[in-house]
Amino acid sequence: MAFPSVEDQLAVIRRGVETIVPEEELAKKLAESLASGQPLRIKYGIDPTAADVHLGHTVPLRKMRQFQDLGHQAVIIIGNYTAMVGDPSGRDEARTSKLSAEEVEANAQFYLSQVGKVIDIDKAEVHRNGDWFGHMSFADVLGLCGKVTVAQLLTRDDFTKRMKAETPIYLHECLYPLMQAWDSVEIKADIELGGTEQLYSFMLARDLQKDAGLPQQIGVMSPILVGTDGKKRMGKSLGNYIGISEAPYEMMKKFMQLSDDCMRMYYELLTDRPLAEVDGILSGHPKEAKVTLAKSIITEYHDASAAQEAASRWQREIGGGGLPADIPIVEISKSDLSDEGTLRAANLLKLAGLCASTSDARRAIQQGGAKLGESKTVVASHDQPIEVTDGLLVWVGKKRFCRIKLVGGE
RNA sequence: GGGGGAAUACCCGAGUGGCCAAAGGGGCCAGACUGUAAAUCUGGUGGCUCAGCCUUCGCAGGUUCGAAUCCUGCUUCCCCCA
Repeated sequence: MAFPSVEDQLAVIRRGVETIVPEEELAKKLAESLASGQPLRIKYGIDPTAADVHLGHTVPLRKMRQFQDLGHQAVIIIGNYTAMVGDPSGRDEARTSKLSAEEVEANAQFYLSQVGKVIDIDKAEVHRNGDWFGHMSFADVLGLCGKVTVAQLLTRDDFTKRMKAETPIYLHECLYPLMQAWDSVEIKADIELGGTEQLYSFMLARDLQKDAGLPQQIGVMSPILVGTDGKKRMGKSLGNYIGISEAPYEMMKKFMQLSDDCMRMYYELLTDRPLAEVDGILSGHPKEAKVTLAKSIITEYHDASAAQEAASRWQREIGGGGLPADIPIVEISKSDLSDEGTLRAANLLKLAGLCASTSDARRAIQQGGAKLGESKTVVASHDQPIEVTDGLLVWVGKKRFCRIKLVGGE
């Protein structure tokens, strides 16, 4: 197939990319590929340690998609062997949980199905690094270990920090970057995609490739996507992520909580909108800009009508102060009520499951967070008797609410 | 193998005999403010029949009128030397 010109390709590749190392070699590689008609091999490795793919993962995946659209070959590495080690990048401590081979494979399958929402999986090569690591002898491993010095390994920031903090570093963790780098040798990567924290492994891959007499890969590194808290990197463990398999409305709610400052980054990294257009959107009302952002990303993982529906629902229920559409029904037995059909306010909140304990409920009430009915009448006192009727609406704060259903006889 | 140190609430972490349901920070929850965003400010953050009572500071015992704090044993973890 015909490739676009090197300049056009570079323009696409550079968007939303923080660092390309070595930058000057990229144009050269692209030119060679253009001349020979040989697509470049683009590597992206994922560890199937957890099942959910979130927007943070899609940043390099989208870049992968762009490479595919430019006519290059996507190569996905499923790190079923590296998963057993755990990536020490950006971690303060070793991963303790060990996954079984079955869990890893199940995760891998689910991963691939989600990855397929971003890249054209039918045109991608998929490898499991167990295919080669599983057949290595101890001598092979020793040979690999002989390529790197301990001092080099320890220059990694993650390890340095842990040394200082006097937290343990296990030997097998040191092998992680080595394994990742060896993957590049095995699949003859021309370009590797990942976050900026991958620099060390990417460079190590170049060393190993050179050693093996192969052309050296180029690292194309994306910035770290911040999570919905607007501060820390998006990650499952931090609970600040938006998963690409989440329901449209759930995504919508999370997007709308995003700090305004993050919008430009999200637009740049997670959408294909031209940056000039993005500037235009951002100069308008921030709320509108956020709705547009949310809709455009939700459309990608669901569809336009689902996105529109999520947006209008958000406006109706949250933006407009209307009643939520899916109020959970909580059953309360009539036998829990007093003879007058009442319940002390604190007990009602606890029985309805809105508060963890009556103490918790007391606090909520004391702070004016407990409300009743569609008019949201504030509950004044924790021992105030509440007449519990069928269909009574109970709120704690803005996010916890339910409708009571009375069940049972006397 | 030898020596040293640590274990406190969701997390980090102060607390060395009573004033400790336990400082401070983070997180989380609620209120105010807003665009029911973020930021900020205020309050809260073991349980209960709540001016009181009960249970909690790795686990099990012990000393004491009284223990997170002292003693004994156990478990787990870290560091250093070899």
